[in-house]
Amino acid sequence: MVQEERNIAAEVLKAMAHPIRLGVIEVLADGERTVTELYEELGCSQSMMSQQLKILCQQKLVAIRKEGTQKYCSLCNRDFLKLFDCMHLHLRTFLNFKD
Amino acid sequence: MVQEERNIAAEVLKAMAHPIRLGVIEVLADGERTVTELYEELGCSQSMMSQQLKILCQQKLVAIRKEGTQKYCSLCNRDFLKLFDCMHLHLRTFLNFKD
DNA sequence: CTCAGATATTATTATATTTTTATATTCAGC
DNA sequence: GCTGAATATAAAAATATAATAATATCTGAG
Repeated sequence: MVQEERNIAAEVLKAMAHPIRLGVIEVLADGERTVTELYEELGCSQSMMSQQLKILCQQKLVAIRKEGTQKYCSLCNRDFLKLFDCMHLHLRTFLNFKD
Repeated sequence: MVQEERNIAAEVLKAMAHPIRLGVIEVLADGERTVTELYEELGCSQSMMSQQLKILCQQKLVAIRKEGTQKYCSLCNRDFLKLFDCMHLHLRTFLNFKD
């Protein structure tokens, strides 16, 4: 990776590096969700969710399609779901997390 | 993942989400390096590198062993190297990055 | 003990992120 | 055109991160 790629990659990672945004990715792994469903499922405010979704969309981690008055969110790139496996391992092997 | 795990996972990701810290991980993928080697190879100041390494160590991404007056850095968890593959794909498929 | 090389810490300033609250926009249905 | 549900934006305050410069610590060699 060259310098410029690392800058962008850092931006993408930063977009994931937040509890709510990680939660969004995890929930969307299961399938499309409405904005309302997301903030209810993750227990945060509507405004909060809207702002976090914007960040995820900017990095093309989440895509949104409109349908009437609602918006449906889904993952752009399921490849990053591998990250949850690495993370699971990391939490248990390197940080002392029990099940 | 439960709430608390997401908080920790976000911390770990945040530790990776920085150009220099990503650079460190990438360089260390190739093998152990001295702190001096790292900051020369990545073109940043000694102080900068020391601070970034601290962050990587706190999240158990990098391990350090002492040998005389030098410190040798290496990766704790090579599993996260998969991330670079995902990222490579993401940069090219979703953000318009050419080779 | 002192020196020099290697690394760490501290302080500071600038900038960015997080979170909340309030307000605005959009759109389907009436 | 008005209403209400769904979503977005703006503003603000608190907190965190980034980057640099200056100084400190540690350790092996002599």
